[in-house]
Amino acid sequence: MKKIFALIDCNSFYCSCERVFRADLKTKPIVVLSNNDGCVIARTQEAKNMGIPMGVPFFQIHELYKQNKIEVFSSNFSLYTDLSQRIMSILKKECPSVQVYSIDEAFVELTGLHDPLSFAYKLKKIIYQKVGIPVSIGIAPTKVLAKRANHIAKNENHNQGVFSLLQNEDINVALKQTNIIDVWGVGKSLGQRLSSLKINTAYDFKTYANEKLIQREFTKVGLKLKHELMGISCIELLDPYQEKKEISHSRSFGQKTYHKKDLQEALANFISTAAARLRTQSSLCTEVSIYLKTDFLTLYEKKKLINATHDTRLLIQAALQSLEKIYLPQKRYKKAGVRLSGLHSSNELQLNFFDNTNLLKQDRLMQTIDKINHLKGKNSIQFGACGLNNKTWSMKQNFKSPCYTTNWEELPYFF
DNA sequence: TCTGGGGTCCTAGGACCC
DNA sequence: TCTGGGGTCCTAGGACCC
Repeated sequence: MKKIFALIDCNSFYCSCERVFRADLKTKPIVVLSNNDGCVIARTQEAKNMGIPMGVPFFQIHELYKQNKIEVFSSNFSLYTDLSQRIMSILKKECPSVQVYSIDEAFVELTGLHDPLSFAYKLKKIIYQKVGIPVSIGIAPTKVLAKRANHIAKNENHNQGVFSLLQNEDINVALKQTNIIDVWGVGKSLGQRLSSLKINTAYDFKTYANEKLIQREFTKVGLKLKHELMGISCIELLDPYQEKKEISHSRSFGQKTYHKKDLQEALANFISTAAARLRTQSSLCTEVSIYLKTDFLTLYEKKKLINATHDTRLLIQAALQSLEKIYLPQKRYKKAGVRLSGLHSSNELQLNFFDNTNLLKQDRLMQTIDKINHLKGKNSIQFGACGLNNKTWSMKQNFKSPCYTTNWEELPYFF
């Protein structure tokens, strides 16, 4: 049976989240800034129409903000994550198989469904009614084509946010109008190399490109893309519950710093966050990497652990030992990060550790910490190495909206 | 003065072994 | 003047995504 995929994608997701609790902003141009209020990472249609590009540094549009022509928000990920989860649970309830692809996108499989188009309209309506976020839906026989259909749904008003590319003629028309660089999976480098072979549209790639040549020049990645464009599905729905293979956490600092103590604190904080994520997927890790960045150089160190662990204390210890190795005084650091890799399931490895009586104790301590932080809010309890408040390195967030849905102190109330 | 963060997948090439 | 071949495993780094 021919497969049918749908891609559900939230429109200007972060901006739409800000609008849910601010009816006064319904038609106002909004932008949301990256961590540290560095650059624009989301824009409403109104802001796009004003010519504000994606990724532009905030200082370049500061004038518009001062003149009150745009509304500006720092990113508020607790809010976005919570609204995202509400949308995803609707999808899981309504559709047989769902792959959450990112915070604002999910693929669902609708193979065998009699009328996928009306189903999609219904889905869109439910999501808007229950969560207040507008979505666009693209329907097609492969994921790459569904991505394309979604783009058309979003950008051509008369489609009312839903578009299907199931008939061959429709697919060909759409692909002829699609620049090769706009195909999902074709980035800058691949795009340039394809253009140099006179493959300029998605249709060229689908129709004319010689398979042997594609395999040789662009490996199986390229070949898969071509097949997907031809309507042959070869990128399956992934298991949404699959465990992460590595976990990283990093931040640019609000203020650059020379001090080792700041770096120690930052790394301890990053490890705490990453380790908590490690434990939510019941994994242990065997490698801890850290890196530090100045304007001109990146310092990197990876440390292997003798025993796999999820104990924040051991991981902090490893990170701080690595810091001692690579820290250079007199340098001005702007960013640091950690990565936990070599992950294993904790069930898988614990058998090897029967002789380690400390393991149970560690486990209970970590569980208790996670529980307290879950109940009382993030960082309610943390290790001394993480330092106290007023961290000079912590990030700038000058325009943050309240955590309307995840913090009792910040619930919205209406007069 | 000010330009993010968190992932995955794939490949080339080195190390090592027989 | 000549210096094997085949295999596996691991890792760094590129490319891409949102």
